[in-house]
Amino acid sequence: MSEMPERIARTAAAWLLEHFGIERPEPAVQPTRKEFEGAWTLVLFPYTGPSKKSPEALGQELGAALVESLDEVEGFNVVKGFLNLSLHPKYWAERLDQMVADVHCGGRATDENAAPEVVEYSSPNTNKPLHLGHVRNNLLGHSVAEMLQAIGRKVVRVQVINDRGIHICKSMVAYRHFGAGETPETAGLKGDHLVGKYYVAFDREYKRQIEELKAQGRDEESAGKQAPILLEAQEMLRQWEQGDAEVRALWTQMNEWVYAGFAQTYAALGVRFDRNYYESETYVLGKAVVEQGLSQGVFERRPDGSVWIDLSAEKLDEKLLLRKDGTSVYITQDLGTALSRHEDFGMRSMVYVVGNEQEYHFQVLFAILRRLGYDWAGALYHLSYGMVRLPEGKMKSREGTVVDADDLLGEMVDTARALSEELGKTEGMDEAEKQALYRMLGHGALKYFILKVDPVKDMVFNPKESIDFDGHTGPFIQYTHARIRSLERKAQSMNLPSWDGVLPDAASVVLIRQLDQWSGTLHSAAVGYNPALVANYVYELTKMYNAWYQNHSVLNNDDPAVSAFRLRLSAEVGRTLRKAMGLLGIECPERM
RNA sequence: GGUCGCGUAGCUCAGUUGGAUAGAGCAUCUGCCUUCUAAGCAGACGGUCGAAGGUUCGAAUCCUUCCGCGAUCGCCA
Repeated sequence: MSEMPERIARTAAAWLLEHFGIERPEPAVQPTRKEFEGAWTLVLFPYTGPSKKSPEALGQELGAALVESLDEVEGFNVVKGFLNLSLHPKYWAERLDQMVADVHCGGRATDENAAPEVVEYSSPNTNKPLHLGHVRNNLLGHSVAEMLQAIGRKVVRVQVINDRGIHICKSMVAYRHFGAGETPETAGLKGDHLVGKYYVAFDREYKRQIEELKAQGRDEESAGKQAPILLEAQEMLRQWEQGDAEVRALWTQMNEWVYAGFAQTYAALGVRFDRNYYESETYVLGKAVVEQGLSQGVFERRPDGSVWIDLSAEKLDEKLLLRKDGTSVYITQDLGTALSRHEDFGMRSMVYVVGNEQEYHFQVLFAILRRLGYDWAGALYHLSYGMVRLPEGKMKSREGTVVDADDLLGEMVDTARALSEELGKTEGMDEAEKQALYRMLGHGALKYFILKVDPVKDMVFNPKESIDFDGHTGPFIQYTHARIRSLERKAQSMNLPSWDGVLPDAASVVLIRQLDQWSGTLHSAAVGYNPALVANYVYELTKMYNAWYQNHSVLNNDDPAVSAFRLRLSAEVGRTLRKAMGLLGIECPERM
């Protein structure tokens, strides 16, 4: 990473102290805005009072002092209260050298011996296929894991599969009634879609029965509770818990189908997990925690036998941990899961990628772990993200407005294919290369569209027009990458000389400066769990490169050394695009 | 009602720890392919940064109040 801003700040601080006795605030050095000349800008306002100088006068003196004492600083200008410093082209040439030589491209090698960072994401239910909300979750989780890895962290990716409970029993009951032995093969459906079909079938039948009961004079509420198919599902859950062989066999079968379906969707999304946790196995884990909490006096057993914790000191109210019948609740399972993970991995921290509707839950979870005295509880983080909504509003499965993940990915590829063919971009490609390209572009467009938005914000997704392939999009960046790769291929047969001694012109310095920001951006994005920073950085870099490319011929120059230099700069931009997009889970094509 | 989050151009979004004239893309309109890929580039149009106060040399950014939207406040997960 560049240490120039720190050196400027230190030198300026020393000068301010020596000449005016000013100790604070520390000089703020920031990248110069592009409409002004210079690379780094020092803000003078805080010192005009104590120094009794005008901003202009102070800027002139400090600028001259910095030129004097820092070899890299070539010149300066003062605009209002801002001191803009320009650096020697030679400095930028050296920065480019350093970046090209950095095999980790702004990151660090993974420390395999370090305590890992656990990233939990996806965490689906097994009663229906993945939808657009899951897509945002998976993309965020995957990208966060990739970024952490890129800055040298060891990462463990996990998911909790919610494979038990009333929801899956609903699908099972409906399958028993209406399935007639159908399988994914006979139905020609992905397993998760087949199971989801019966979840919908359950709901349809359930509603029908409610209407029937109401016609017989029942009120809405009692009809809802007494519908035979619901009672059947509840009974099936009891049988499941008792280990009924037939129910367990059906459960196993249907879950297998779902996992096979999920595997396909995960593969399409390019996400993976090092370890799966199944709720059917972890839901008992919390019991030991309850005992521990009781013996520590952190939890309290009430006369009816239920166990509670009082978090009113944290303004989180009282929270139930064990029902009076001794069964555990969600938060208890999560406590148990967290503890067992700490035993499994000895992680330094853990990030849960879960929607913002569960913010309260995680506040409670973390508070309880702190109360129990786990020092690592402070290193747990809920990456809370906003909802993906449609132009009409929230997606509702009951109204059929849910955007299915598989359908969406498929449509993206279709759109990419149509557009590529229309533009005649695929001439000379064989079929396999075409398919790979359509996939890269379609998925890239979707992934970029989702990841460029700050995770905390809700986002609007319009299936008909949201995904563009022009402008601030994944394909725009992929296209620029392909152009650079094309230059590199062409240059191979040109036998270019060394770039040594060629100094970057002002326009090239702009590009090098942007490259110089990459390492810092990557680091902030990773520790801030925010892929949007990477997405927006890479867009800026791409725009700058395209502007440069437009009036800087890379390979057609009188001086072949200039060509060599520009090619090298282009290649480094290309490599950075590839790296950054990779962290977003997006591949860049060699040609398009 | 309590708590948390969000509110920036017609639409979708950026806006680093408070700094310069609030930026992109889409859409609309103008130009640019006989030199490396036009999924590109250059330009025009478009804003009382939800509102009002406050802090500050300086506020889209921090504080307060209000308005709007969302989430949450289950022995669901």
